[in-house]
Amino acid sequence: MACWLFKTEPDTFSIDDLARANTLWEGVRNYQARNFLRDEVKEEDEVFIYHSSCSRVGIAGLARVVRAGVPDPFAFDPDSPYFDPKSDPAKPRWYAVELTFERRLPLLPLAALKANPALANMPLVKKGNRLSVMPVTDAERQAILGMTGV
DNA sequence: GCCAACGTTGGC
DNA sequence: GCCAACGTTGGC
Repeated sequence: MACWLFKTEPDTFSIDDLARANTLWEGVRNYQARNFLRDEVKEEDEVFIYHSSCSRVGIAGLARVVRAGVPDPFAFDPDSPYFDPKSDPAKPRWYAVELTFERRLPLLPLAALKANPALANMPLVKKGNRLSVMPVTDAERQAILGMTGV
């Protein structure tokens, strides 16, 4: 079972929103992230939810994948801001996964994540990185959970 | 709101 | 295939 980190802007969609209902993690429009969603993120995988572009940036909770490799329906909807006319339903360009809420974590601020040497290789803590779906190694997962005191 | 870093687009 | 211009991301 693998582990991932997904970024989200909490003003748009937060861990609290996820706690209310499962969600299809749609709208990812970056090829590196797409490749993970299409090929590597599997059912039962664990996902750290990270809040970006807000007053308290950091890891806010845990989710679990309940459905993997779903063609992103928003890409086919002309009324969606995520519409992509170049995504063909017969050969979808963009993919999503469905998540269910697992639990909140005491917010782990980005500054603390950056200060932990065990996490130094994560794209998350690298300057200028914009990857919104990234793998988390077992060691990184343990380090993150260790920081929560859990 | 600012700005640096990055990915994508499009002209050539 | 190059690269400048542009739009977006995301921390601060």
